[in-house]
Amino acid sequence: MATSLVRISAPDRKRQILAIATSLFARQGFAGTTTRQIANQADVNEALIFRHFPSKEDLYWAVLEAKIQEAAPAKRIQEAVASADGLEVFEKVAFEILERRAKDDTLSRLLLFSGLENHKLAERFFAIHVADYYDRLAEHIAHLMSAGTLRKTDPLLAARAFLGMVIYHSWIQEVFGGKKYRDYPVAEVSRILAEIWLRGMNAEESVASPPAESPKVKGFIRGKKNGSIGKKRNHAAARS
Amino acid sequence: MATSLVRISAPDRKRQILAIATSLFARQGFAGTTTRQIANQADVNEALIFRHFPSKEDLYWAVLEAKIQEAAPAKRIQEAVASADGLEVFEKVAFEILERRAKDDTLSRLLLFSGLENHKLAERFFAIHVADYYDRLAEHIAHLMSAGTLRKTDPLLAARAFLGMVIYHSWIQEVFGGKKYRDYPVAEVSRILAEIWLRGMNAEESVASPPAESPKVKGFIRGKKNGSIGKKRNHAAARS
DNA sequence: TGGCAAAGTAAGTGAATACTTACTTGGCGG
DNA sequence: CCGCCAAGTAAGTATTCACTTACTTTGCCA
Repeated sequence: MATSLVRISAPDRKRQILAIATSLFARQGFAGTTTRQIANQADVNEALIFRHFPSKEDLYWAVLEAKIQEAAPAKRIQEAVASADGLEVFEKVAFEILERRAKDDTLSRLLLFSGLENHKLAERFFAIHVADYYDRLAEHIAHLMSAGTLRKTDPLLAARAFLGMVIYHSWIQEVFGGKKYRDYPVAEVSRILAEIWLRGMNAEESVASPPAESPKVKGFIRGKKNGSIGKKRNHAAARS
Repeated sequence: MATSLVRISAPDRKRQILAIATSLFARQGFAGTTTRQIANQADVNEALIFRHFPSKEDLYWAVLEAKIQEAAPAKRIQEAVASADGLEVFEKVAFEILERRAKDDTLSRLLLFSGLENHKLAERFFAIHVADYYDRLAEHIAHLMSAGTLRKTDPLLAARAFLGMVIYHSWIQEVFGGKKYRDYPVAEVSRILAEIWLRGMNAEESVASPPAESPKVKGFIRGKKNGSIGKKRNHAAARS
C-alpha cells in the first residue's frame, strides 16, 4: 500500500537493492544497517530482499564482491606503471587514489568497516584490495631499486610508506571530515606527497658526492640510537 | 543465581563496567555491541549497567572520554619534541606511536569506529585526538623549516605525510591483521620511515628524480602556514 | 482472452534489543 | 545484633531484528 507497486525485471531489482545496500553498509556498517532500512529506501517490501538474497550476510557479501570487481585496483596500478615511465608513476598513482576517493568514499568506508567489523569475508576483500594493491607497487619499486634509481630498503615497506601518506590523507579528508576544516586541492597534494617520498627514496647519495648536510641526516639516523633501535639489517629484496 | 553475587563498591563496579565496555566497543563498534554482552562479560545483571550509566550511548560517551584522558596524545608529542633535539623527534614519535599501538589497539579501533559510525560525539574525540596530534607536530616542523633545516612546504601536510606513513602502517598491521602475514620489528620500521620522510624533507638537496617540475619553493615564506599550498601550478597529472 | 509464472506484498514468527520496575540481599554503623 | 541503605537482581516492557508463509497482482504469450 505504501509502496507504489512498480514492476521491474528481477535482475534490475536485484541491482537496485544491491546499490542501496552498498551505500547503507558503507555509511553505517553491517551491524548498523537493517534490512528494513534497505527495503524502505528501495521502496520495496522487505520480503523481496530475501527473495533476491538468502540472508543479510549474503547481501553484504554480494556488496563487497561487486565493489571488488568494480574497482580492480591492481589492474589500475599496473596500467599506471606501464603507461608512465619510472618515477612519474608515483604522483600519478597518488592523484588517482585521491581523486577517486574524493569523488566516492563508499569503497574506503566499506573497506574500513569490513576490516573493523571483522566479518571473515572481509579478509578476502582486504587481501585482494589492499595487499595486492601495494604488492604491485612494491614490485615496481623493487625494480627501480635494482636499477639504481631508488636507494635500497624494504620495497614493501617503502610502498606502504608511500600509500600510507596518500591513503591516510584521504581518510582524514573524506572519511573523518577533515575537509570541513580545510580542503586541499588533490593535484597539489599528489605532487607534494610524491615529492617527499621520491626525495626520501632518492639514490643519489650512493652515486655522487652528497650535499654537505646529507651525511648528517644519514649518520644521525643510522648511528646513535640506544638499544633496540640501532640494529642493522640488510634489506635484500623482500618476498615477491 | 547464575551470577556469583559479589558485592563491590559502586565506583569500582563502574570502572569495571567501563573497562569491559571499552574493549567490546573497540572490538565490535557501537552498533555491534549489546548491553547484555557487556553485562554478561562483567558477570553482572544487565540492569546494573543502567544504574551506573543512564543509557548505552552515555556509556559509549564515557568510554571515549576516558580514553581521551588516558591517552593525552598532544602532551606526549610535546614531551617528545622537548626532550629530543631537532630531527631526532621523528623517529622517536614513530617509535612511540607504533609501540603503543602494537601493545594495545583499542584506542585505534575506538577512533576508527567512532569516526565511521559517525556518532556526533566522535567529532570531539577526533578533534582532540587526531587534529591536535598533528597540529603539534606541524608546529615543530614549521620551526625546522624556518630554521632552514627542512625544506619548505605546507607544514600541516608534511606532518600528515609523516603520521600517515606511521599510522597507516600501524593500522594495516594491528587492525587489519597484516602482521599475520609479516611482522615488522617496530624499531626498524620507525627508523626506516623516519629516514624516508627526513630525506624527503631535507633542505636544499637537488633532486634529479621528480619529473621536470619540482617547484623549488625557495623563497622563504615565513610564518605563513595556511592558505593554499603554494601556487597552483599546472602540471601533467593524469586524469585517468 | 485466459491462464500462469514471475514480481510483489501483508502479516506475521520467535528471538534479541535497550531499558524499567519491583523486589532481594548483605555489609556496616550504632 | 539489628535496621537500613547501597548493591544487586529477576522478570518483565515495548520495540525492533532477520527472516517466513501464504497470499495477491501483473505482464505476457499461446
